[in-house]
Amino acid sequence: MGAKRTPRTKPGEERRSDLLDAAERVVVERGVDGLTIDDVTAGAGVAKGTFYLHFGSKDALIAALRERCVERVLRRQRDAAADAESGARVERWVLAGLDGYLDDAALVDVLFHAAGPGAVTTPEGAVRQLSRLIAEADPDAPDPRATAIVLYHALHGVADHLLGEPDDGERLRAELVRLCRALAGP
Amino acid sequence: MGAKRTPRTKPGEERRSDLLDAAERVVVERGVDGLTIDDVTAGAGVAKGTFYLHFGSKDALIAALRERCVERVLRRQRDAAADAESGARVERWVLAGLDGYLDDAALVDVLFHAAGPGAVTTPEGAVRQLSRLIAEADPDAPDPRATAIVLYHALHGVADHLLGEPDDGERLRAELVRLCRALAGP
Amino acid sequence: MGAKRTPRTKPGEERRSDLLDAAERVVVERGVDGLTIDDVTAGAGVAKGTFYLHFGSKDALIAALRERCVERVLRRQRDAAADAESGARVERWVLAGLDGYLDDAALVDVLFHAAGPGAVTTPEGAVRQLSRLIAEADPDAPDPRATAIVLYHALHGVADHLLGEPDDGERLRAELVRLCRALAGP
Amino acid sequence: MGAKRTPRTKPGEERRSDLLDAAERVVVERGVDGLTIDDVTAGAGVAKGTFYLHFGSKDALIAALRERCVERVLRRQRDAAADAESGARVERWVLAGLDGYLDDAALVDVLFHAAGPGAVTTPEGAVRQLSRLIAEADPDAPDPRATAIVLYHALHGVADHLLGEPDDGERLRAELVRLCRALAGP
DNA sequence: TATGAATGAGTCTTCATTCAT
DNA sequence: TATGAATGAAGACTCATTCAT
Repeated sequence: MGAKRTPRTKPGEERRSDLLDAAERVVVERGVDGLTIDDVTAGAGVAKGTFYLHFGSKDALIAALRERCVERVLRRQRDAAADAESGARVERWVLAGLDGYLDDAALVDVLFHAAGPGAVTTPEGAVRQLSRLIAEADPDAPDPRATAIVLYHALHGVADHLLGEPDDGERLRAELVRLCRALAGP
Repeated sequence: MGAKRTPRTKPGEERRSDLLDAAERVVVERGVDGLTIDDVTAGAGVAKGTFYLHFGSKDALIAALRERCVERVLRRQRDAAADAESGARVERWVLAGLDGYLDDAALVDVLFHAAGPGAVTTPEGAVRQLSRLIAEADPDAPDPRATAIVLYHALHGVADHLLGEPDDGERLRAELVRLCRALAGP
Repeated sequence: MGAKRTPRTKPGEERRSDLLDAAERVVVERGVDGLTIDDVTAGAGVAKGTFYLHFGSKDALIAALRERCVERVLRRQRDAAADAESGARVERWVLAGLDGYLDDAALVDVLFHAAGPGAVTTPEGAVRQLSRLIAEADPDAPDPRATAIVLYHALHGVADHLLGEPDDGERLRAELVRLCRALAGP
Repeated sequence: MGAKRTPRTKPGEERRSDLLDAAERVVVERGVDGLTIDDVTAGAGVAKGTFYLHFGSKDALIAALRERCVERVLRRQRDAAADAESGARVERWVLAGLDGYLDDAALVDVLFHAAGPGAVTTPEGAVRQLSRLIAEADPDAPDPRATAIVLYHALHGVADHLLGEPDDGERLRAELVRLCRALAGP
């Protein structure tokens, strides 16, 4: 009826990208559960129905968001490792991952872990217990608390992994033990 | 509008426990977001209103669930470490944690990580990249893939941790480097 | 989860009006507190969600109802006064208001006064007391009981008004005294 | 089990009074609709069940509250009129009522009028219209706005009254006309 | 492709009332 | 008389999804 803003057709890929960008903003602010299609379409400046032209459902949107996020970090890690000298590639890869994740920390947090507020804090009780054990095991340990935090998360990550791949149990248990001995050994 | 059946009064602590048990069952089956107060009260065999006699809200219930879960595993780890000989305490603690979490794997998964279905798998791409790097760095590495999985999760756990405690950045980066060198060193 | 019946789109203003009409009917029958969004939408022949497309909340609906009601009567009073000869305008305005309110008597009652059933009756005790005083003050008073009723309500209305506008206290007390003397004077 | 505070039996009349007092406090703070039996019993320091030993229902409580309130003011008006000299009794009664209501303004407001927030303000539009008419009708009118406010509320009060007693219609219309002429007459 | 009004099942939360003790 | 745990009906509000235009 009246003149609207350029409600013109856009190349599909761009629209999709606009929607993902908007979704990313929303998800960081309100969490995955707080995400509504209304927020997304408003943020992308399109009508609600348009969303369903590009994504089959809300779940599909979230999945796409995750995929894009992982890819972004992975590219960064690949580049960092490639640029490093051969002896330092592993740690470069790991640190690049850390940086990548921390750069969109909030996004990763919310996309891959958050199961509601307060779900991701490292439990102080566990860290305390473990630090003490490490200090006792190796009085010369450089930073028992830091080691404890790393170990704690390694342990949890492995547990998560084993949920999906129970067959890796043996190998990963062995690897964890190797890790303990390496970091907190005598 | 009043009571119909003979309402058998139970000690408050027991009712609360019944509700938590029921909630645990539901959460494992349908996830945190799929949790419904109706499901919980039905599972505990009480009326809906009774729930609000013991928990202020759905969120309070989830929080209580998390607390109870952490406590359970932590007790187990404490005992395992206490029973071990002094040289093996750290790895005993870690392995006990792994077992504890795997025993209520589904619960922990859903309570602390799940942000929807498919969110917790270790990304194959990342594992592949990292394994290769490790193998290249140390041709004698006993199990590059296992090491990669452990490292990957350690890295993520640390990233999560840093979200809440950014001040630990320096120490944890140093520790991660130490970890890389220990596990994948030359 | 989506729409079933052919959802016929209507101009927004008309939908809103339909909803107000339905709400008016419900409110007259069951009172403001008895008003249910379900009742309203059923009465307007729309789905529950449609209500929230036009009103932000139940309270917003009630407010809109009040506004529309006041406007309707006011228009009527304005017209009546305009049509009257100059000497009779005040009483025409007042009587038109009376008629207007009595025409949607139940609505006004429920919208502006009712605080539950039985709250609006003029207390017989008060009327009796005041009638007697009036009759004593002026044995020739034409209708002491009617005067009492009018005075009683004028007094209450002024009290209500002063709750919101305490500064008008002096003027309104003076006016009430003038009223007493005019109606029940010697 | 353990020693409680004197949970001893109290004379019924006193308990009832305690409950009414508590209810009055609550109702002033949260309105009639915001009143919950829990609030009342907590305020009176008794268990929830005790309430139903003294009042048959929430509605019965509200009714009792209204009754007590009216009686209190009425007693005050009776005394004021009795103390006044014969010529000033009517206005003394009216003014005593005004004072009485204003003293527990909030209570009366909430008990007899409030139908939600913003329901009791005198509509500025109406007052403005009426003031103008009065000023036009009688250029010497001492305070057209005050007269308008009084007239407006008298009119409404009469309308309310007629809802319950339609038979009084003739007499009250006549009385209102008399009132208009007396206050705003030429 | 794009729109956005309409849908309606789904959920949390409240609270008057009861009754075994 | 007094208690307070238990009940469960009721109701406001949300939001993913559809479809006529």
